[in-house]
This record gives sequence, structure tokens and C-alpha cells, in this order.
Amino acid sequence: MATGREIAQLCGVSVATVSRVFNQPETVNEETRSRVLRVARELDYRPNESARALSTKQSTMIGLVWDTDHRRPGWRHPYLQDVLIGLKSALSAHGYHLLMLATSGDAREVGASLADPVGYVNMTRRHHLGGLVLIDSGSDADAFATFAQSGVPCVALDVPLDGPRATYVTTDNFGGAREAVRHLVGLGHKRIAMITGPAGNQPSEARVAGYRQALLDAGLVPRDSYLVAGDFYRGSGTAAAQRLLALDEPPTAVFAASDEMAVGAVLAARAAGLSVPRDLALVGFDDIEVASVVEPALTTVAQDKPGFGVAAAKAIMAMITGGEREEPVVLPARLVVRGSCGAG
Amino acid sequence: MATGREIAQLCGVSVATVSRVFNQPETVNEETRSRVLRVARELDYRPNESARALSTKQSTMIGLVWDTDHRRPGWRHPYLQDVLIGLKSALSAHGYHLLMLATSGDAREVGASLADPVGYVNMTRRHHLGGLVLIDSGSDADAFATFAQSGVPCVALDVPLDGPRATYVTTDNFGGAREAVRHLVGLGHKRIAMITGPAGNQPSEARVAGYRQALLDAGLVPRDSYLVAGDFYRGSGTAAAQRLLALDEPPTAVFAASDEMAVGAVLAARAAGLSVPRDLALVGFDDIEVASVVEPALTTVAQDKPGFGVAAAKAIMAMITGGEREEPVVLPARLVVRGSCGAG
DNA sequence: AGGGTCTATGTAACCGCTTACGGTGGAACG
DNA sequence: CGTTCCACCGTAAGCGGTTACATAGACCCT
Repeated sequence: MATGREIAQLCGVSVATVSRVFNQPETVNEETRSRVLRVARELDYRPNESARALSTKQSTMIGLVWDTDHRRPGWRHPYLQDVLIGLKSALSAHGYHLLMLATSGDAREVGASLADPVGYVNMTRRHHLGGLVLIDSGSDADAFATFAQSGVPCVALDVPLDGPRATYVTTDNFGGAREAVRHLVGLGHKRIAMITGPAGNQPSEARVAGYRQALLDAGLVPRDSYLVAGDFYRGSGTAAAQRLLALDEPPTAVFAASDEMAVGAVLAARAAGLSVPRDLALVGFDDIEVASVVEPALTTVAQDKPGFGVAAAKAIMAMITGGEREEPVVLPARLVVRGSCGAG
Repeated sequence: MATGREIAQLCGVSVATVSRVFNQPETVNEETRSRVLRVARELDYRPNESARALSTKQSTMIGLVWDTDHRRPGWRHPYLQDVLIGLKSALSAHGYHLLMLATSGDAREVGASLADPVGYVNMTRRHHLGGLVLIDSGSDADAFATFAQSGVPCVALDVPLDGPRATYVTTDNFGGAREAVRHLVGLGHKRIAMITGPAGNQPSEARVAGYRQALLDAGLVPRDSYLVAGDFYRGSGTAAAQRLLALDEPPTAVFAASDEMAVGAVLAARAAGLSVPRDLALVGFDDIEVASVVEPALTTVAQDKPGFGVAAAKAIMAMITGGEREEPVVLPARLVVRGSCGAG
């Protein structure tokens, strides 16, 4: 790799001038500038990022905090790849890379433990990262508070985060849920139940609120027995559906807070000898890939998955350059009607 | 962040000694070492990675080459997340991070274009990356040759790669396919067709070979008309199945080189009014998530997805420290019998 | 006692780039 | 013609580590 010094020598200028050509082009004479650029091109010069980061105290990297191995070991993020696609392409546009931070493991590490927010913040400093994107990294409130207060720009996905340079991006969960339930109401359903996410989960709570609102709008009274908590995973959807179907007055329609749980509900209905959507209408949330493959295909509320990544990238970049907190981003939700709700 | 210099001053030693404490502990006196360590702990010292990389000419980062936006825009890797999980955890164990390299975008860049291997290699040098993991980055032979010959340690997933410090990891595609077809044979099928991947694709070719071998082993003659090419995606599976079902003597069983195509075949069978597995037995390959959700659930050849990441990490680390080429890794394949093949 | 060896540490150069500061020459000005 | 100003560029001091080399004792040996 050619260095700035070599270029400087070949051009008969100082290294400072070479550096200026790339960082403050307007301050260097037109002619010498083009001379430097030409030589740089010939030598295929690329500034050394380590040196630049050391000197500048900032790299062109954003850290990704993504813990996989705590809580549910088998758990997979339903649309991580889409988020990454959006994130990567949006960051690329700014010349930034995405660094998937290692969790612990470094023997040299003085005291970082698994999923330790302090450890991540330290990594951020050590590598001069521009900021952090937090994706599904546990629902530990303390952890998030640590991130938010650390001063490093960070944006969380789907988890409210508030700090001097911390924000988050989420979907219009309320609106999406309301529309889903409205649709069910429009199909004539009166007994509509919901399988929620875990208590305290912000997106889930918003979806529940949307569900209630839609019921109230339609003059229906929400019943407590029609609200069963799940944990977003498939198994809990099956269990919840079983409980609902065992009620004296079982629902004719169920809105699940996630597609995974909706699939679980389909399985439960099938096992109970019920036909979806004839005996039980179902609507999910997320629009994950399996939603279109299940039989019947799932009616669901689609999230703008790459949009998460893009919005996160935008927010991070804005905070890096602007320095101030960005407003939270709320992405639109869109009802996708397929077979499971009983409408064409 | 505390620097080495501060520690040195507090301990009354030179920065060199502090550095040695962390890099060549045995060369420094027991007592001063513990003193330095204690102060380091108190100040929560972490060596600055940029500085270290600059000086050492190597960082603790591995680059990930993952092009999303060329060829099929909507395409998703069927199990990227699992690979990443394995990769990340294995790299973490060595204290390495995973850098998702930005594709183009950097205005400063002298001449890097999208999906340009040279660009990636340059990034590797600029960031002093330890090596590169190539995942599904096009089947462009030239591109791979460039990577392989660049001298940077790199390991590809599922694409043969050979160079001084380049290798790859793949599944036992031959064995897996042979076992799948054997199973079909064992169920009494005589007319077994296969939906292959694109021509030239190494895993696909190996699966075809396994398919042929299983037929020959059973004394069956492979027919050309029973070999239909797809492209791994769902749509091609549907199309291929339609062609197969339209034959004068349609197959009673089909082995698809990917689960996506198998799902497509299920759809085609369903559309043709055929029952799977009664009228048509199906076996896929990959064991992706939807495989267990389709009706009937897909019998398939499972790949060790996190194993890809783990093996890749191991190979990279070995090449970094060892300097020599590692042997390609072949992961075992495992037949998962579910409903679509007609066996319990 | 003098020389050799070994251990522990300091000194200083270096990695490659950025940038504050200062100097130079020519144009503009009074 | 002497100032002033500005555009342009070089000098050099970092950034925070690593490491080759030098140094200083301590210890051992003849």
C-alpha cells in the first residue's frame, strides 16, 4: 500500500499537503491538487484507516450490538437480515462500515462480561466508533439506560431509548394493530381475541392499545378473558390459542402480536379440528417470510424491515454530525390481507 | 479513556513497560507487573485499538463480504442469521470482531465500485483486517480468483476457493443428497426426479452427483428428463415441478436441491390437485425455517448452519496465525424426515 | 578484580495521518 | 515604496500504542 509520504515525495510536496488534498481540497492550489490526485490514483493510494482514526479520534464504523446467546438460545430475530440490508446500504452511502462487536471472549479484556453494556461502550471508545445500533439486545432496562447515558450516539430498534444522543426507531404498532382489528370487525367478527407479547414490551403494549381502540371504535367491549399473553414465539401462540378455544364463549377471530404466534395459533386450531379461517379467523403481525407459506397464508401487519435499518442509519449519522438527539422514528405499518382472516 | 502514558506515570514506569505488561508479561518483573495491572484496572484502562492496529499492522477484525444488492434484489440468504451466530461467537472467542464492509459509497474512494473484489481487498489493507469471510458473494469466478490470489486470508462459504491463504467450508452435499434419495428409494419409489440448482454451482453439482449415485446404487437408471434445472428460488421450483408433472411418465418423487424450490414444488403439486406426499413425495435441502411450517412439513437434508460460521472462523484464525492454507472443511449433512416424503 | 550473562527497564523511533502554527511571496493598498 | 493581507504550503507536534536497541544492575565465573 502506498502511503501519503510516498505521494508527497513523488509530487515534491509535504505530507500535509497530500492530506489537505483529501480533507480540505479548497485550501490547496488547483494545480498541485490535481497533481497529487493523479499520483494518488496511479499508486492506488488509500489512506490508512487506523492512522486516520488514531489522529482524528473517529473511525468510519458503526457498532452493532446484537446479543444472540442470552435468554432464549434457539431464538432467531424474525427479520434480522432485512434490517441488516437496509442498515448496511444506508451506512455504505456515508462510507461507514458496520462492526459486529464481539461479546466478551477477549482474554486481554480487563473486565468485560457477556452482554455487558459497559463493555460495548468501551469497545466503542477503543475503536473510535461513530455510534451504536442496538438490535434486540435484551429488554434489560438498566442495560439500555447505560447505553443511553454513555454519551455515545446510539439508536435502538423497537425499544424506546432516550438520552442526550440516544433515540430509537419503531413501527406504528398502534395504528397497525388498530387497522388489523378494524379489518376483522369489518368482516363481521364480534368476538375478537388477542394474543399479546410479554408484559412491559413496548411494541406489544402499543399493539394491545390499538386492538382495544379498534374494538371501542366499533362499539365492542374488550374482555379480559380475550387477552392472553404470549412471548412472541410460536409455542406461546399455540398455548394461547388453546386457552382461548377452551373458553365458554370462544372468539371467532384472533389477532396475534406476532406472526410466529399466529402460526402457533394456526397449528392449535388445526389440532383442534378447526378450519382457518372458517372457524377461526387469524391475523398476525410482522409479515415474516413464513407468513406467506403457511396454509392458509397469514393476513398480517407488515413492517418496513429494511426501513428499520435505513432509519437507524440516518438517525445515527445525524447524531454524529449534528450532535443532538434525533426524534424517534415511527415507520408506517401496512395491513397485508391474505387467506387467514377469511377475506379475499 | 485512560492511556498507557497515564498508567506509566502513576506507576513510575515507562510506557514501554506498560505495553509489555499486556503483550509480553513474562518479560516484566512480577511486582511491577501486578502494580501496573492494578492501576490499569483502577483506571479501567483499555488499549486504543486504532493505535495498536497502526503500530502492529493488524487489527482484531475480520471482514465480512456480503453483497446483497446485485443480481436478485429481493433475494435473501436462507440462513444468514445462523451463519452469523456461529461466526460471531467463534470469532468472539478469539477476541475478534466482524466488520461488515461497506460496498462502495465512499465519495473519497479513488476507484472502488460495487461488489468489486479489489475494493474489498483494499479495505482489508486499510483497516488491517485479519482476513475475509466471503458469504454468497456472487458466483463470479473472476471475483473469487481475485480474492484468492490477493494474499489476504479468506474463506468462502459454499464456494470452492483455492489460494495460498484461501479455503472454503461446505456441506457434504454429495452424501446428503445420496441419503435423501436413498430414503426415497427405500420407500419404494422408482421414478425419482430432481430439481437442481443452476449449472456450475458447486453444491448443486455435488447434490446431483449424490442423487445419481443413489439411483445407481439402487439399480435405477437416471433419466435426463428427470433432471430439471432451477435456481434455488421458489419460483423455479414451481416451474420445474410443473414440467415434471407434465411428463408422459411423471415422477412419483422429487428431490429438490433447496427447500425453497421444494416449497415451490409443493405449491405446484397443490395447484395441480395432487396430494403431497400421496401423489408426489418431496424432499428438499437446507432445512430452512419454513420447511417445518409448510403443509406437509418438508423432509429435507439439514445443514449445520452455525457450523458454517464456526468452521469459517476457525479456518480464518488458523490462517492468520499459521500463515498456511487450511484444508477445506466439509460439514456433515443430516436427513430430517418429516411429512412430505410419505414416511413417518 | 574484570569480564560475561541475564534480567528488568528506559529511550526513542516508528506506524501513517491530521492539523495548529508559522513562513513566504505576490497582489492590493495607501 | 512600505504595509497589509491572503493564498498556499511546509514544519512539527501530536494521536496511543509497539518494539529494537541501549543501559544498568545483579550475579556468576575464572
